[in-house]
Amino acid sequence: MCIDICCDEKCIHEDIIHKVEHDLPNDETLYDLAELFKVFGDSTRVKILYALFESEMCVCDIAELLNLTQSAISHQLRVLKSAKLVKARRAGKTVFYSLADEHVRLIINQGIEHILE
Amino acid sequence: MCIDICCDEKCIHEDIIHKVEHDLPNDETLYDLAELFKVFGDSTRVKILYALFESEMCVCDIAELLNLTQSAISHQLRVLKSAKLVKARRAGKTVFYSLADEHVRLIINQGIEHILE
DNA sequence: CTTTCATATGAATAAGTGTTCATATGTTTA
DNA sequence: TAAACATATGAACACTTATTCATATGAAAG
Repeated sequence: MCIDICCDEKCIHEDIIHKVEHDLPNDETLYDLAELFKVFGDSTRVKILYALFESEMCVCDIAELLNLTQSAISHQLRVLKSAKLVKARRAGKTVFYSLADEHVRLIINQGIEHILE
Repeated sequence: MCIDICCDEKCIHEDIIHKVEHDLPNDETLYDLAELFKVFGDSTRVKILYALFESEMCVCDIAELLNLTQSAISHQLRVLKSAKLVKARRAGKTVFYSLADEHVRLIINQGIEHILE
């Protein structure tokens, strides 16, 4: 019942191979998924998201809070915005950023749960 | 009621600053969290995890399935194992890898949901 | 014990990324 | 209009990372 797809020994069933090939999302989706997680994969960006959990904030507030330059925060907010994790609202000279949706919180909480195991 | 922590204008309330500072996990946790998401932030690793959704697999099966070299897969499995996302089981010459727990599936599914919005 | 096979690993390279600095854009106020 | 301020952006740099190639390790079979 087993097939040999690579090694001498019979490793996994042919129907599993077909099932995986069928269920595997297309390359574009997988690429986008990795790109999304890449955005979460930087502690500065994670800190920014955590800060926005409480309230919307302007760029300089975040910079002050995290002890980083305004430029660094602005660059990272751009990345977060491109990934649709945060959204921006202009009020005069000031730009307020906030979480784009609740997925952000869910994903981060899942991550936290995994770490704390 | 507002304080000025950076700009001319009064941006956010002082109690929010205190709340954020209180709720923000410590630097080590935030670093670990970012490191975890970094692991998900590579399409090869995401593909490997997807394959393991169906069934445990040996290294050469995964390599064949994803059209990548055995070495590349082995290096990436090492990363996944360090992050405790997969576990290994030896059977003779063959090493079978499988998902370490269900968090993996949950995190990836949350990511997919965000993308498909 | 030697060969064979599956996997792991180290070094090298090419590509990607986060921060800083300098500066530009855009908005408000004098 | 000019000055002041918040934010955005481009270039440069140091640092990280994914893959490949060559080779080592570990296990089974002859």
